[in-house]
Amino acid sequence: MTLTSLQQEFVLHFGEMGSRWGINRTVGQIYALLFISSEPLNAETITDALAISRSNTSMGLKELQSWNLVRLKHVQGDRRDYFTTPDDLWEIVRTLVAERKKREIDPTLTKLRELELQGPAGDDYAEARIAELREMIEMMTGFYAEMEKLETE
Amino acid sequence: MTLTSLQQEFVLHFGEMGSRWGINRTVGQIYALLFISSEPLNAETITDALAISRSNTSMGLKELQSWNLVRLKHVQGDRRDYFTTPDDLWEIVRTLVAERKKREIDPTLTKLRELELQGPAGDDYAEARIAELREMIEMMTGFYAEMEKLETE
DNA sequence: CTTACATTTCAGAAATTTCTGAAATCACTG
DNA sequence: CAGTGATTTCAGAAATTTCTGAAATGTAAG
Repeated sequence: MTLTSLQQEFVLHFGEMGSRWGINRTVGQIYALLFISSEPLNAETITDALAISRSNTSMGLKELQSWNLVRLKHVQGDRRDYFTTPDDLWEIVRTLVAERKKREIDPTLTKLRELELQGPAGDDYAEARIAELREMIEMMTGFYAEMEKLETE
Repeated sequence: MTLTSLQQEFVLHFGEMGSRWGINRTVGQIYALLFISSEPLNAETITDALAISRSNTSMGLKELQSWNLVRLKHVQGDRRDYFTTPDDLWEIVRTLVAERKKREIDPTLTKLRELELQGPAGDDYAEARIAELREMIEMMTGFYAEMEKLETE
């Protein structure tokens, strides 16, 4: 598969942005390619469209699956796996927010609670700051949970 | 300066989370240290509390300043620079959101508009998807701008 | 069971990022 | 304006991450 220059530019941009988004270049490119492709693509096609190794494609797709950002499809009479992104942009945004929360916020919340449980450490300022931060995060994740609940209804 | 074990753990956690947040370990640690310190700290103090090189501290502080996450203070009769984080957590959150938007969203919005201006590329699906993505981002940044306006009032 | 793909794993190579120490620059003081 | 201390810069070293090719594993068909 050869990319049109529009696809090319779009894909390269997402590759470059990848590092700012906490994913690597290849993962960004694969996602971008799936996003602008009308049909599901298989690993072989992705590999040669992006000129990367087959194994790199495999790892990239696994990473995207762990983010719940791609869907697996099957084509009648073809045993290869095909991948797409959801059509609905809102769904994509919701997934992104949920995954980033899970990776960037939740571990810290857990750690803060853990630190508080360890009991007074004789550093009032640090303790107060940690409690305050924990409360802020709880408030925000609580708000997020409300939104999520409303959406499912 | 020697850290209490509470400070130690907090600082190390932020160092580890750093990579998920798009900053490096040292920057995460410096920020965490400033966050839980009741008084402003100078570069020398940070350097030996974290056991890193003086130049690394300097670069880390510069990075934090570029994120607007630290404030520079001066102590009467001491010509060294002292650093703190704002007391107000809401202010910190606002800064984080604003900076991430600037680094993660704005460049992509610019790129998408640029691609659309290049005119029809004979790939209707990709064009439609790009327009749709641009609209979604505009909608979200518009909403963000409204919030920001309300806050200043 | 065997053959023919398809996919994953993984050790090392390549690329990139982070960190350091030394030198340069800056800026205040006497 | 010389001297001292603070800070920044920067080239290379160290660490980490990403990527590849080869081998291993999985899986459907005959």
